[in-house]
Order: sequence, then structure tokens, then C-alpha cells
Amino acid sequence: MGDDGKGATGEMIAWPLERLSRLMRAKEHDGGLNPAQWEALRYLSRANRFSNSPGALTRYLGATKGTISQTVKALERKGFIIKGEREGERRSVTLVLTEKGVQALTGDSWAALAKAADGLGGKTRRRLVKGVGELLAGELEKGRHLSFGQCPTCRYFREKGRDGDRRGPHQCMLLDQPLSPADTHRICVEHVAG
Amino acid sequence: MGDDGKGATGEMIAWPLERLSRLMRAKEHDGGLNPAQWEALRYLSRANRFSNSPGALTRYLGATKGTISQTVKALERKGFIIKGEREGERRSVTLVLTEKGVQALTGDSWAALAKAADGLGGKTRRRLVKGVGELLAGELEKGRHLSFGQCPTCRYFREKGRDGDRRGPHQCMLLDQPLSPADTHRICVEHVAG
DNA sequence: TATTATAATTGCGACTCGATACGATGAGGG
DNA sequence: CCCTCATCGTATCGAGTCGCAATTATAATA
Repeated sequence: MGDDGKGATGEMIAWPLERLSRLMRAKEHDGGLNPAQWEALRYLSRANRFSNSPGALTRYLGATKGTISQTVKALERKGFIIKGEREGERRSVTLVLTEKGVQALTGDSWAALAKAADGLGGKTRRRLVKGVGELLAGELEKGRHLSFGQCPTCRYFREKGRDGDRRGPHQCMLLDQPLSPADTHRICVEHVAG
Repeated sequence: MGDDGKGATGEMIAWPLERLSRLMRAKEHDGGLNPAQWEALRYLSRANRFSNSPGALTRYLGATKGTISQTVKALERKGFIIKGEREGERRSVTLVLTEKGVQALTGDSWAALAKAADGLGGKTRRRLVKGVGELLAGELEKGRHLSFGQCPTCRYFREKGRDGDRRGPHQCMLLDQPLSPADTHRICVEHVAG
């Protein structure tokens, strides 16, 4: 029952995680951006072409439409993204990073953390992936959030050219759209596990 | 080289971690408190009697004095904490939770996450503790932050009554103060690993 | 066509946050 | 004893977040 020993409790995970989370946020007042704008910029750099809209960003961040609208306006004003029209849907908008936006991400704190995580031991790293994934999955379910996963884990993904008979782009069976290999590594609003 | 296989990269840790961090934050607009106030309240509930000051809170959160002053004022106004005088140091102040403050923490999102983490597999949980600890330690060092650890891991901690000869409270050799068993589980500004 | 749903924006009020300046207390040295 | 200097906390300001509610525009549907 000694709680100072080897027993790994949830608090020993949640407390450091909470502080790490806070300190990362505190570092994000740099580069002409603030934390909310960094979060949006990062999302847009990873989102596929079906997901680079204010609405998808709203759901990814668990925020409200109004807040996102303000953040997007700020990012546009500062020249990190540009708004464009979405083909075949005049209500919606596309948000695309400018060269300045891409450049800014090289100074991203979370990218630095990812690099630090690469330096961890292999066993720890694999367990960390698993553990963090499970914690996130739990939160997503509790909060009824969308998963925003990548194609290879999606129910609607059809991989082509695997057996050498039909070379060509992969396919999204939900939107009936071809997917380049690069596409499949981006995150998607429509992603459904399975 | 297949990056969709078993290779556990830093991004597979950082990206979910970033989103988890964001979603936790989004949930903290409840209970009459906002995220910054939750963070402060949680810290104060875990801080020992040498660390329950605005200054220590400032350093824990990596914020600035002015910001914390505002947050503290809001928490006091809403009745979650009360300000008191600090013995032997009239510049400083003690911040103590009220009954309402203690009560509020039962609805804390991060406490719920800690509970969820308890439900993880033992192996995953142990590795998670280790991995998150290392990531945090890296950030602390890079940002020159204080560790805010607990007594048992502190250089200045002297445990008493271990060998049965001298029963009594433990001791902080830095501040020359006795420490009850409860004290040693709280976090401290003065903590130095070793 | 009228209705309803969806995408995004605007305005509002409370609040964060860094920056700056300030007042008060404490410590050390002539 | 006074002077300096560091530390602790506060007040104020401007830019911006954030949830909320209302609004406009477009789309889908009855």
C-alpha cells in the first residue's frame, strides 16, 4: 500500500501531463502567434482537402464557431493562411497555409516535443504511443468528439495497387474521391475508425 | 521504412498529446471557473505551506506575476480561495482553498483523466509514467523551470523514524522545518532533485 | 415555394495574458 | 542609520480568446 513506491497511479500520469500541457501553452506566445493561433495553424497544416475548413477546425479543437472565426481572421490578417473558395459548396471556405505559414511551423514548440519524444527509449516510446492514444480515445468518446484519424485506419479507405494488379491512387469510399499517398497521411473530419 | 507500420515516431506521441491537451482545456469552462482559474486552484490544492503563494504559482505555471495576480483575485472574488498573511514575511501572502474550493475540485476534468489512467494496463501505465516524466523533465530543463517535486525525491529531505530509533516528523534541511507525512506528498517550490 | 439545416460571421461581455510601471517590504553594506 | 538593490505583490493597458446569441448566405428538402 506504499504509494511512494513502484505503484504507478493515474495521478502520476495526469499531474505531469497537466503541467507539461500548461508549459507548452506558455511557450506559445512567440513568433507573432498566440496559443490559439498555433493550434489552428498546426491543424491546417495536417488537414486533408476535405478538412481544411473553419467548421472542421472548430470540431477538432472542441471550440465554438465564433471563436474560430476570430482566430482564422487573425491568421489571415497576419499572412499565415489565405482563404479560398471551396469547389461545389459556396457556403464553405478553404484555409490554406501561405509560405510564411509553412515557415512558421519550423519554430513550433510541439514539433520540438515530437523530436524530444523521438529520443526516448524504444520500449517507452511504443508504450507512450499506446497509452496516450487510449487516453485520447477515452476523451473523444466521453466528449462525443470526432477522431480525425488518417486514412489507413478509416472504415471508408480502399487501398489500391497492393497486389500489383491495379496501380493507381487509393480511394475514399465515403466521398468517392481518389487519394494520393500524401493524402492518406493527413487527418480527416470524416474519419471513422474500423 | 514503412511509416504506417509499427514504427513509433515522436509525432505519434506529440500529435495526440497536443489534441488531448486542447480538449482538456476546452472542457474547463465549467463550474464557474475558466481554464486558468482551474489550473491555479489545482496547484494550490497540491502545494505545501511553503509554496502556496502567488509567486510560486507564477513559476509553476510559467506565467507572469500580473496575470497570476488577476487570476488569484478572481478566485478570491468567487469564493474558492482566501488570502492570508504569511508568518515572518509581510511582503508575501498565503492562498488557501475554502470549502467551496475543495468541493469544486471534485468536478475537475484532470482528476477524471487520472481516474481513466488508473484503468489502463499495468505495463502501459508504468511506461506512461516514465515517458511523460521524461518529456516533462526535458521541458523543465529547456525552459529553466523549477521541478515542483515532492519531498521524497528532494535533496533537502531527511526522513526520520525509518530505523525506529528516532520517531517523529521528517525534516526539510533547507528551511529547517518539520514535515508531517501529509506534507511530504505535496509539491514544493524549493524542491531540488537529488 | 416555404421550411429547415448548415457554413460562416458579427457583436457582446467576461476574462487571459504579457508588458510596464508602481508601492511595499526585506537584505546587505557603507 | 541610510542607501541601494532584489523580491513580492498589485494596478493598468491593449490585443486577443472564448462561449453565447443573433445574423447572413447558401443548400437541401418537403
